[in-house]
Amino acid sequence: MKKPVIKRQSLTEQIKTILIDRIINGILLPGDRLKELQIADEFGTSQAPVREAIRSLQALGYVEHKAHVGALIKTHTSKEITEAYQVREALETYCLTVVDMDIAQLIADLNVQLKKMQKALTAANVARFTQADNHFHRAIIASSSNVKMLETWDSLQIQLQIIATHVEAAMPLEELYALHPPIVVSLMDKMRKKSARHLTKHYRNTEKYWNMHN
Amino acid sequence: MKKPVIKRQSLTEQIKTILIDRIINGILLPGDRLKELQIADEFGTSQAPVREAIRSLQALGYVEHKAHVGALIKTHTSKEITEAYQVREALETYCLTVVDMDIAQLIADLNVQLKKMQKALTAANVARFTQADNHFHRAIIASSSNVKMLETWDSLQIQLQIIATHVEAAMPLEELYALHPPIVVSLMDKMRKKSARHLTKHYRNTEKYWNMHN
DNA sequence: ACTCTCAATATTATCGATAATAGATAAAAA
DNA sequence: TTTTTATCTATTATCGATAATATTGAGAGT
Repeated sequence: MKKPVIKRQSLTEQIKTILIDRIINGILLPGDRLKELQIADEFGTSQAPVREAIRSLQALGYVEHKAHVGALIKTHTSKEITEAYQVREALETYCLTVVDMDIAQLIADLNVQLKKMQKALTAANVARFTQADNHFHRAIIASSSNVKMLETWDSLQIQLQIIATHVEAAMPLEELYALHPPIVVSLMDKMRKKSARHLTKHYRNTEKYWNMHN
Repeated sequence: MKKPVIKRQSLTEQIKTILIDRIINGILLPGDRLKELQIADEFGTSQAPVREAIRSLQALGYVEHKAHVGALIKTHTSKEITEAYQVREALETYCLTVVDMDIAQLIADLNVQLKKMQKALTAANVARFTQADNHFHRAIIASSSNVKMLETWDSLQIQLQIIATHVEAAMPLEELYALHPPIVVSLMDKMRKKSARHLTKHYRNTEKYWNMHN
């Protein structure tokens, strides 16, 4: 017995997905305005679901909303990016040093991502590299099995993914890659504080490049 | 020349404020259902602004929303509370140890809150104590002048404020208070790592009480 | 008693239309 | 010219009504 699994998505959800996609892929650029009726017209719906989709984009941090004016695609200042990275660092460092977790599993996960990074490196595929890099860092958080922390980390990632590719493109991928293995190696040596120090080093390094190019 | 500053609030905003108030003050309890038309009727508005208000409560983490069913006041499990406290700890520890900040200013701010806690202690005023306690911890984050981090911290606080009073009521206030001064003292001695260790100790202690009563 | 189907009901999701508002433009005053 | 005030316009905010959906309960079959 098969289930159709035609998960009927609400119009709001569908519109939201499309809009996010457009933001991430740069079809909608920072500063662009989202006009409710215009979008509604494009999708052949009424204003209501569009409006709701936009408000949820706001909650996710993609747009800013001003009363009676509407929603503008958020412009991420250099400062905001730096700040978001700092929060990420705070969370990851904490997980590496404080939280009780399955280190063996984490090491395995991290090694998988290291391999993917290497492959992307050989192929000079920035997008794939960025993805593996993100998975690497996310795995550290995930290992804590703290759902709230993972949610928090993800919410930061939303804002970073739009610009991540640019930062990492600015930094030589080899150099960026080289910052990761020491984190894993220290973990394998059961030296979590040392691992955290390498992570911090990683962030200081990335920050340097980010500041250089902004 | 004075500006009137009659900030006209949208219906959505007004309704949102009232609902949040009801949630915090326990008029609306976990598991309660928010019926859009019923609330609209109560406030004499249409469904639209109520719906929007509820969706923003969802974004803030006050309610859970299920398609075609509606919004239920979120039930915070013991695990979720523990998790949120952990994230808070991660952020605060990071600020104390890593971030470049105005330590003198922070010390001053913390001392102000310590005083308030003492007063609340004498008056046996749990609510005031809790407030000062929150301000104490928030000041640590604020000192980083990282807006994003402060936003993140605040978003956690939203969920904790509903239950904070209960946790702290369970723990002898004197004991809870005693965990704070060492954090400040270490800072005054320019020993930030030690200060952070005291903070960690504080959280371990609170956690103990929290687990005991849940 | 137990499961299944199907209507009845309550409620959300969406619609099309109107009211309210901010920003732009034109007119008036200085 | 410059500043202020009034009008227009594009767009959001809100409305009242309808469509779509999940839940509930009654009855039918086992």
